[in-house]
Amino acid sequence: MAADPLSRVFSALADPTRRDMVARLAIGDATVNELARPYVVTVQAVSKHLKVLEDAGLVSRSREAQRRPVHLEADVLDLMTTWIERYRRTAEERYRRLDDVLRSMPDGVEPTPPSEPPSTGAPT
Amino acid sequence: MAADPLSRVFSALADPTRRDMVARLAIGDATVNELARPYVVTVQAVSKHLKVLEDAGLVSRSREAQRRPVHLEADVLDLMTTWIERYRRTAEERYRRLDDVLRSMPDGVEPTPPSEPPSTGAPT
DNA sequence: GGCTTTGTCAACCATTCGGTTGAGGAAGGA
DNA sequence: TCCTTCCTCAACCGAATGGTTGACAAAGCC
Repeated sequence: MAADPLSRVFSALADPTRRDMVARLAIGDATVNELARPYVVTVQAVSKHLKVLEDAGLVSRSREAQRRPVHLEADVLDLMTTWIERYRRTAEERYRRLDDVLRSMPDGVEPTPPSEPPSTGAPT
Repeated sequence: MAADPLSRVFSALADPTRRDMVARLAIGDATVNELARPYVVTVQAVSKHLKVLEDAGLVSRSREAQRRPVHLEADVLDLMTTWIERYRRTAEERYRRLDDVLRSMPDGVEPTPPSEPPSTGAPT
């Protein structure tokens, strides 16, 4: 299993079956059998998927007689959105800055040389 | 490789090395060698990682003499945020609705039975 | 007590994944 | 022309993944 939480969440949601389950659980809690019903796979396979989701912190399971209701822990999704937004914003800022540079340039000057190593004094 | 685009993006970012590369590329374009430098792994391994990112649509590569500058395509990240936000919102609405139900309840009535199959007329 | 339902655990299997080494193509510089 | 640089492709390897079957624990029902 992946060491860091972020990798666990990303790879948990990299499987379409598991994303389906999250979608289903967003509507309400469900038992393993209920979650397994729409799929051709065995209940054991679904149980494994749930373990992956649980290890990622996306899901919690309580105890209720023989049943094990599964509950979605939607907060963990924020981990991902935070990561994503951070780098999307950085990239967007870069575009904006490049745009400014291009606009303020006289004419034939070479624009920001691509492929500069980070050590050379990159865009700050 | 995964069939659907969403799975490709999620699993591309499930690897910490690839997330590092995305973070690096958010600052600016880079060549394969530049991307490989901070890591202990071989250039070939980095090349493989880039192929994964490229297949996910997260990255594009142009040609410039022998060099292949890598460019981040940040738009694809929206695919994920859209998916995530959708189900986080659904889950939040459910909590809000359950909250309303509980608040408007006389007293000893049984609250929304957990583990109801979706066919039974779920919360819409 | 015995049977049924619900779910997990263990073992196995095929495939994928992340890494390696080695070979080689494509382009510029001597 | 030959050499060097940059990068990818192919083959291989060990570990992880997603699936199966089979056994079994735990709780309720007859």
